[in-house]
Amino acid sequence: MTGATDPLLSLEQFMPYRLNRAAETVSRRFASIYRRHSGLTRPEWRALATLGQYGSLTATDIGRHSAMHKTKVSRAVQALEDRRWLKRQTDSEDRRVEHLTLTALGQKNYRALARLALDFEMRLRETLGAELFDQLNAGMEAVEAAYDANRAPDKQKPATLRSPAS
Amino acid sequence: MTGATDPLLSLEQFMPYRLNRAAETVSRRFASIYRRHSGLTRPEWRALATLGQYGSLTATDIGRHSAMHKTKVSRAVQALEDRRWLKRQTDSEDRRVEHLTLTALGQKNYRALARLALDFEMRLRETLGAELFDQLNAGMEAVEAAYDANRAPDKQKPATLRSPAS
DNA sequence: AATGGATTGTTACATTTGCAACCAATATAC
DNA sequence: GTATATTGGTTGCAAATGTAACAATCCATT
Repeated sequence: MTGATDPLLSLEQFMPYRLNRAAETVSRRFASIYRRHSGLTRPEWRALATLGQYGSLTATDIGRHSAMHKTKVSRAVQALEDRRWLKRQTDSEDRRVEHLTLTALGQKNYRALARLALDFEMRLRETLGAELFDQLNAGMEAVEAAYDANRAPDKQKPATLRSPAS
Repeated sequence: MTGATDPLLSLEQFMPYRLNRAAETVSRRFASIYRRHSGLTRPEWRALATLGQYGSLTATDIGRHSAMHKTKVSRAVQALEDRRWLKRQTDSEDRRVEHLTLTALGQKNYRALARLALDFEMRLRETLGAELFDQLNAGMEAVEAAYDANRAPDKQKPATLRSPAS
């Protein structure tokens, strides 16, 4: 009994698999840095970083921008609010939407964490070497571009995109 | 109140973030293919693919190889066994270890799914263009090489590597 | 203004996941 | 040989996540 047929597929070479592994590794490692420093979870860090970058956004904006589901965003925002790192401000014209902004405290922490992030990235770039780092970036740019075609710029109409069953 | 300080960090350019987004997108898309076709979950697919490639492995092997937590592996293996896609065979020398192999049925399904995978990859390569695709691959290769210390999340001896306090 | 349809954000529930405790078997120390 | 540590694998429980339902608000058509 050989047990093994021809290994039709080499998992190590398979793009989705590699992407996942690389992403997990890098992301986990970075997460452990800011978690130690601030205790933030990943969704919370993302929300913070998005807000820090854009100044004022609604929860939906954050979700769309960072590709997080709205419940995740909702909870992350809640957590950041509990820390007094952000404040909500109901829109005066449309009382459904809340504009989110970092408080002074939030900004202070954002700056510290952003520094950690840049630091991390710099070290990563050094480790990989500029050339490979840039190739990686170019590749991912392409992936995003390729699949972004199907993500409508402002609205997602799943109708045609999603699998019909389930 | 302006609300926005200088956006110290551009999330879209930030490597961990991009990696995650790219991986999620690609992986989700591929998952929807084999899920529709077979109903496998992601851990199950990974276990199957690993076994299909290597013929006979223990649960620990699968875990180490695919960077999955051992409970995840355990459950995935259980599920595949329930489908009669794999069988366990207790080692005669060490009765703790179980050697896992695909049944004929499992192999048949593996082949079908491997074809889907190769198909997917081929289309991806076409979409990105060979050059970018290869650059992406080279980049990820480098990431893996750089962080290889992080291989088996289960086996890690944290002492020197991990953060000292929680 | 009134009904129906979107849209924003939250909450309830089910599923998935990871950590820790656990059993069984082996290896090591005494 | 007996005690202790280690290892392969499973299970219980708690935390994280996604789906679906929801309340509140706005918009469109009538």
